[in-house]
Amino acid sequence: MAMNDSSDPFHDPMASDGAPRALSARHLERLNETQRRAVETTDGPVLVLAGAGTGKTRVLTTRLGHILLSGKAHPQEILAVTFTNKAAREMKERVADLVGRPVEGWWIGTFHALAARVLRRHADLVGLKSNFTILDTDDQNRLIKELLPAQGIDSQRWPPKVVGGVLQRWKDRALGPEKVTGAEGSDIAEGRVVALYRAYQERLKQLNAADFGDLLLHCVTIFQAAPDVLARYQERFRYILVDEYQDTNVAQYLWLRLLAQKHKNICCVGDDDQSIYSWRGAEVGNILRFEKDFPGAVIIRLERNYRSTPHILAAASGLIAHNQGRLGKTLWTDLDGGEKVRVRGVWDSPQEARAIGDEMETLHRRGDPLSSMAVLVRTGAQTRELEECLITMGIAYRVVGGLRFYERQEIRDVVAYLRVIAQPDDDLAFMRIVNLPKRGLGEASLRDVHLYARAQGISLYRAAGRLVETDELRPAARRALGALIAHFEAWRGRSAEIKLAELLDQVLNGSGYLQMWREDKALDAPGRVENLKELTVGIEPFETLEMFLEHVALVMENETASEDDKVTLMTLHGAKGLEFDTVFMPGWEEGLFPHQRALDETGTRGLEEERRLAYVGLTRARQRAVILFAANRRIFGQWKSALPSRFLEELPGEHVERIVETGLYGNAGINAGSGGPGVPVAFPARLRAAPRTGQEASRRRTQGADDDAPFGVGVRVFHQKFGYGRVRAVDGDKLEIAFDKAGVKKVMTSFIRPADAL
DNA sequence: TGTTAACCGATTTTT
DNA sequence: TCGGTTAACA
Repeated sequence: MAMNDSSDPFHDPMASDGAPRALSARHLERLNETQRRAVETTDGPVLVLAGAGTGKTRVLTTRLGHILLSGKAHPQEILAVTFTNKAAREMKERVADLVGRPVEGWWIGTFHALAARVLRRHADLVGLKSNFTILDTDDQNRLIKELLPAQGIDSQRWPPKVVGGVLQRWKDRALGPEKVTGAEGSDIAEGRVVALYRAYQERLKQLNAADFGDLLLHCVTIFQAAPDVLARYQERFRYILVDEYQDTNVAQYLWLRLLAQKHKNICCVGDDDQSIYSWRGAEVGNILRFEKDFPGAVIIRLERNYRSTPHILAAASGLIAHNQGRLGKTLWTDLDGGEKVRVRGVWDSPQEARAIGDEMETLHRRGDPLSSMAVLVRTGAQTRELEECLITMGIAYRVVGGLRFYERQEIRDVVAYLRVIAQPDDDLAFMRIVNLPKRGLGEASLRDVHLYARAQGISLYRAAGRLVETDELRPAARRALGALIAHFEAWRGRSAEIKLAELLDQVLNGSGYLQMWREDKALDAPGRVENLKELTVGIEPFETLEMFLEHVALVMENETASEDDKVTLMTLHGAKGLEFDTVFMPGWEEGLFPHQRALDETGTRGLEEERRLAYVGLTRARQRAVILFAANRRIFGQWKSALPSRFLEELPGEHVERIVETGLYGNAGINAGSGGPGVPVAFPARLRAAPRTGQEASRRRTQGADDDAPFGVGVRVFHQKFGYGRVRAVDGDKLEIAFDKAGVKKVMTSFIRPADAL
């Protein structure tokens, strides 16, 4: 994953490889006719419209293998680009498998990783050194926060996050500060953002740093300003493959188009119906315009679906047909049978969670593994109620998404130490840890360092190094800062000789950082110590500090889920590219899905993107899709009533089974479906929920006699999610616990540990 | 300089 | 309702 070719960019290690051999017939036989055409149409521009579940990845990897093994190009002449590290890894593995040799050093990777690789080689052309630091969003916002006052921008009205977002969007569109027109920035912070953008880019240069957007933007700038450099890359990449083309932003599009200009053998795979990231700069227009951009392009539609039952496909197709301006394609399958898509209306959100839990339990008892089921929600907040329900029911689950490993505070802190070792001029990293753990370096001493650095035009680290030689600082501060600098010098001196894990160990212990967390009595401190230990394991495989830092910067992903049998809870966005036997989709209500903000902010465009999101959700299901909506839901602590989602009406009735709880609001707003016991009742203009009492806990499965209750009343216990608490009552394998923070809950014993066992 | 109290805002997320 | 962030305080 880290960049691992230090060789000359145009040296071709595979050139002396043996004679090309044809891709084995076996691989081609496994493709259907259309797929095979997508693989074998190697020359000229090709757009593969790959519907959900139509074997897109297989086509991509087989195509790459085919180009290679038919002798059309050497590995170093093929560029294969993905969006996520996960997709890149998958492609590398499958290609390696196909061609029977490792693919290290090949140009297969994410846009950002590959762009970084190019940029490191020509960094000087945009005023950077090749060892520049890659900043993430958090660094970016800290930097902007520092710069706001100088531009006279009120950080209350224009929070760094918001301003950072604006800058990022500009970069997505390949607009440097010089290209942003006055009109564009005029409505933000009284038109002062453009000046801030300029200052920000200037500061990045000083820091020898690039943010994510810069990786692409700088490349495009280089390609446009240095035709000779561009020409070499154009010459080199005879074949270009792009995954998830509908998600590309303008900068990525330009990057690709420039590179493809010479040979024009570019194959983009994507699905306009699965474009769900416009809010982060993706331009569906890129895929819609492909034929115009690349005259003579061949368009191949992969429509045969190998994933879902006919009812699911028909429901999804019927829904997405309500969108305008599609390239158009119709999924089909030759499987038969299967269940209709089920739509179920319930009174309130706890009942919705309960209905999901009940069905999971039924399926599980019938033999379906929990890992074959997923709940896909529109917003992250929806998982809370589900989690509470699943915990009381004793159904193991995992929430995908949320804070990632490298985003954790303690990991970022330690990485900051490593960054200062690798690049002493990294002021952001230096500031982060200069007084962490507390070394008595307060505002006053640091201001002195800042002033000195600015006066001398040097970095904070160097300024600190010089200042400790003088007596300008308070003796205590001087001593502390001197000790820190001495540590860094020692670590840096050793960093090339010792193993990375050992270096990390020395940093953790020598800095006092690990000790700080060990002594911390906070509830989560032990977990942080644990994470730091994990980091020492994670760092091991890397050869150099630089390679590790590149990995940290570009591979922000969560570790892959464990093998445990658990149901998956995630957002619809997070589910793209995945599949499950059974998919539950709660919260199909107006305002939540489609989300009100999407409607308010981007109107019809927003609505269509929400509809695509629904389409993505439905097409994740192999066997069974269950959609739910609740008449009442607690939003920000307040009970609110809602109408069923308009998407429900758009699902073709003959493929859907509707079950609406009696006495709800009848079938107002939704078609009377087949077989549902719903009774039409006038829908009250305003439904105030009277939250129901006590019914949820009453129905119990009777368990075999398990009398080894280690948790008596009054025992102090710990729960993974709810924290510490005290047992109030015992009921078989369920405990009623008064949690210190989370209140009184009923929880299965299996989720509980004695408090002192930690 | 560190801790608490009030305050605000609250889709979606990768790199 | 909750959590993150800032302002006020000891």
